[in-house]
Amino acid sequence: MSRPPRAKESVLDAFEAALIDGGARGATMDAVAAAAGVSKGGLLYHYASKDALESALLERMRRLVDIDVEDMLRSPEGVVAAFVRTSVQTGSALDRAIIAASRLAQAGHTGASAALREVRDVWEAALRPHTRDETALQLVLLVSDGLYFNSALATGALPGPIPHGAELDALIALVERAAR
Amino acid sequence: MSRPPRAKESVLDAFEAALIDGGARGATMDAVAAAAGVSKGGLLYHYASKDALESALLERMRRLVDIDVEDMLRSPEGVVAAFVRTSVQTGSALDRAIIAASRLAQAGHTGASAALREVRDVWEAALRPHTRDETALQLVLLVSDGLYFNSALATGALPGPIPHGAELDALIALVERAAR
DNA sequence: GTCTATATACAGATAGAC
DNA sequence: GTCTATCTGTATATAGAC
Repeated sequence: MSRPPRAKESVLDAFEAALIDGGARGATMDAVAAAAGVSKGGLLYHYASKDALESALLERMRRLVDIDVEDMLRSPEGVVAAFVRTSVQTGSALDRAIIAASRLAQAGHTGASAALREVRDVWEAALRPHTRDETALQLVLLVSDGLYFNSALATGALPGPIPHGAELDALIALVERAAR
Repeated sequence: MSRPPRAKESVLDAFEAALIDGGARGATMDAVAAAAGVSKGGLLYHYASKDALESALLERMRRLVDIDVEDMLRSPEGVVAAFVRTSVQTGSALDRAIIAASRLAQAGHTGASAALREVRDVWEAALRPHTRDETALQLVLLVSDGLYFNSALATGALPGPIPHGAELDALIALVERAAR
């Protein structure tokens, strides 16, 4: 398991991508197989069921969030600023996993809801020492949730109202002022 | 259209409820018909297709948001405080419509994404005169988005980390201090 | 206006060839 | 390890009786 087959990883990538830009409805086994360049039978060799595919995605997300938190804690910009900033970088592997998991959660997948809640708890624990009090902590988390919500709702064409560049810097400064 | 048939409204209510507590996957025509106490044929008399049912839900949401904004502007607590507070009252008709629409949006329904974006634009315009600058405006909107995100992810059993009572009051106070 | 019965399509999953 | 072919269940939608 230390180095999974390339094909298996690319199937998971295709599933994630299908969720992100087509929603749970479009992430069918057929679509995933086609995007990954394998047949439906080939896909089912690597992942015996759709549930197995979903579990693999959630496990990937859990693994990535630990790395993310380590990076966050070492950021020269400060933990809160790094946290808000990464909440808007929707291109990272973690962000993609989170958005895909959100799609599953809202399609009714309770395991995805629970996994997302766990991710939030990990962040909450990491941020707590760097915020003034619980209210400030919740403010920071909610801003991040809001950024993810807008990323999650932006299906394909529609660009969400997500701040960038100077706007993002101003937002981070405001959140930091309020939170510590 | 000024007073739609009771059965038609209850079908729409059932669809909304099915989306909220089962996700888009569980909101099938069969499930909605059963919950509304009509047969599938009866449902299809009122709404000729699933798409018609979805459109009706989005139209209901658009209608309710206008009423919500009027109430918000008249609130003695202040517009910002009223806005954040109503973002957490997930029992209201508007909140239920928004959460149901979020489920559709993340299932891949682009019309729902667009409608939710419109709702956010309406709020943004209403709040702009009551915030210090654009950054503060975005902060308020993102906190609200975050609250909705957590409500939207809380499927059935799992209670989301949504502040209540004194916690909510403290959060509102903090947001107001930061925003104006 | 509401029902039953049915048509059509497609999802997830299995079997077995190569 | 990957393919084709096929089975089974279920979702949307239609037809037509009452």
